[in-house]
Amino acid sequence: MTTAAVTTVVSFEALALAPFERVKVMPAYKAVSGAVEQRIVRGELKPGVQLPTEQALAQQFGVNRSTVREAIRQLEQEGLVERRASKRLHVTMPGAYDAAPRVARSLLLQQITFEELWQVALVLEPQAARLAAKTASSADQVELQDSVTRLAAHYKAQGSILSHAELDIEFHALVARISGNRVLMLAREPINLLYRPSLIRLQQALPQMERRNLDAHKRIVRAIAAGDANLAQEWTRKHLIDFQRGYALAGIPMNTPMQMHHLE
Amino acid sequence: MTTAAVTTVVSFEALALAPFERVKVMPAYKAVSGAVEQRIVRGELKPGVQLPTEQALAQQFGVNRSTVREAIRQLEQEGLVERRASKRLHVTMPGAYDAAPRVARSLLLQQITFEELWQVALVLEPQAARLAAKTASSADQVELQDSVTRLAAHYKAQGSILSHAELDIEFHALVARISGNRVLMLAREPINLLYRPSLIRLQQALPQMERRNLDAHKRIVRAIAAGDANLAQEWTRKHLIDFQRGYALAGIPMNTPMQMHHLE
DNA sequence: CACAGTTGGATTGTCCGACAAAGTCACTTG
DNA sequence: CAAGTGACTTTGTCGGACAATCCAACTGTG
Repeated sequence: MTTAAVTTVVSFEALALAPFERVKVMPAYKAVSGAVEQRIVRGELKPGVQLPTEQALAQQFGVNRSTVREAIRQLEQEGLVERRASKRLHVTMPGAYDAAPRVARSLLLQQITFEELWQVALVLEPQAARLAAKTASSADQVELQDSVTRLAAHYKAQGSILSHAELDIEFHALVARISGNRVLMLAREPINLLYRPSLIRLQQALPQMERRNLDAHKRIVRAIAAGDANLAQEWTRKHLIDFQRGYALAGIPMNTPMQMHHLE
Repeated sequence: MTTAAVTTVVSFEALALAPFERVKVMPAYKAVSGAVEQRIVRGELKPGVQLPTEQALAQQFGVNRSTVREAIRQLEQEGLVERRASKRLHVTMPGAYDAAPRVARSLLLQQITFEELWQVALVLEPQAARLAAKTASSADQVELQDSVTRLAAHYKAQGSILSHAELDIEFHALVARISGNRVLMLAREPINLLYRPSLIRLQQALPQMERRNLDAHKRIVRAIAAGDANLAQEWTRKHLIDFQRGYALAGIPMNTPMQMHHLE
């Protein structure tokens, strides 16, 4: 007996090769949230359907309700489930945009500069315009025309509630939506969120920019209406480069970290 | 007394104008997570520092430990805090990339097509190359050269472990990193995650593509090394268009929804 | 019979107390 | 001084409890 035991021990130590990796033990709450997540992601739980009650989930998973609640908090935060009016849990398709604020915050925490933001917008927005020119329906064209009209109205009567910057941003978001490319929409959303404060600041420093912006928007809309992808792309690009020039004119440096108060 | 009360009631009903909106009462767990989030976002809690224990937090906020735990789950999911080895909570700067998987999943749930993905990559990757050409240090150039060398080695000896696709993706990620533009890196990350399966599939269908890819990478590296931004951009663009052509050649449709198993 | 009001059960948000497992830290011992 | 030990702390999980709210069925009334 003893001999056998010793033998085992010795051979084990002699091996010394298989350095067992730390067995990964997941906390129960993570196991639960993971399990539900799986079911949602692979489509077994379709958006809109109600989840069982906390009690029921606790029973099914064989854990305590507190544990289930912690799991639910995670899923909630991920946008996979939400509490509707009824308080009951419903499965939801994580809205395309609800990751954007977190991405934007992450970017701010990393002290990104406006220049970095602009360099990405410089290629995304023209591509959006290009695609929009190919796919815009007549209803889309009306919407675009409306947007430009609102901007023109604002230009004439300075008293509007929405700032010029808001309308500008709205316009570009509209173009992106019309492009129909959801990857593009999602990619530009955090930029959308962060652009505004800089735009407002610039507009205040350079009021004369409004006229140029209005012109650019008009041309872009015309190009899209004509289905001229190249032209729409090119005008949007010029529009953005103009923006950079404005920054230089106003003497605002593009390569200093953006401030945190840009959020909220 | 009674009269006064009645008067009040009457005038209140007469008003009928101020339809008090439903008072928004936040659940305690959300209030707690929000409070901690604020402190982190505005820099009062710097990355790396330990948070108080759950007990202490519960006392400070005047809520139960269970409530604190639910709040912690949210913060954890958001990447604002994490449990280090010690099990204690530490503040972390939400890693640039840990939002990417969620974005990628959201895109898949929306049944995006590969075409949409490609249309965005078509402008982001060339821009990354352009910026990289302007900023690449000599160390960066060595890394790029290494990457190409590995790809060439794989081309000669088919037996490598990493697939051609992996190396391709790694290369583009490297270019993006060298560009130094964090917005760009973040914007392309979800695309990065989703690209791989398609790339592998295409590579299996068209083995002859490896040679063309290798050539393209070589040219891109050369352009970056020469600091020729336009050239680097243009070759990257061609590289991507070539990819599209490959898709057509292989007879794989670009505009059908991507499959869910692309994740994990 | 239709319909508004009531009532009782179900469900969530929160609290309290408890305990095992695992980590921490100071103290002891060779 | 290093290794080992043991008490203390902290987390993960459990069980139970209760007020507030929601839901659904029931009931009385016209």
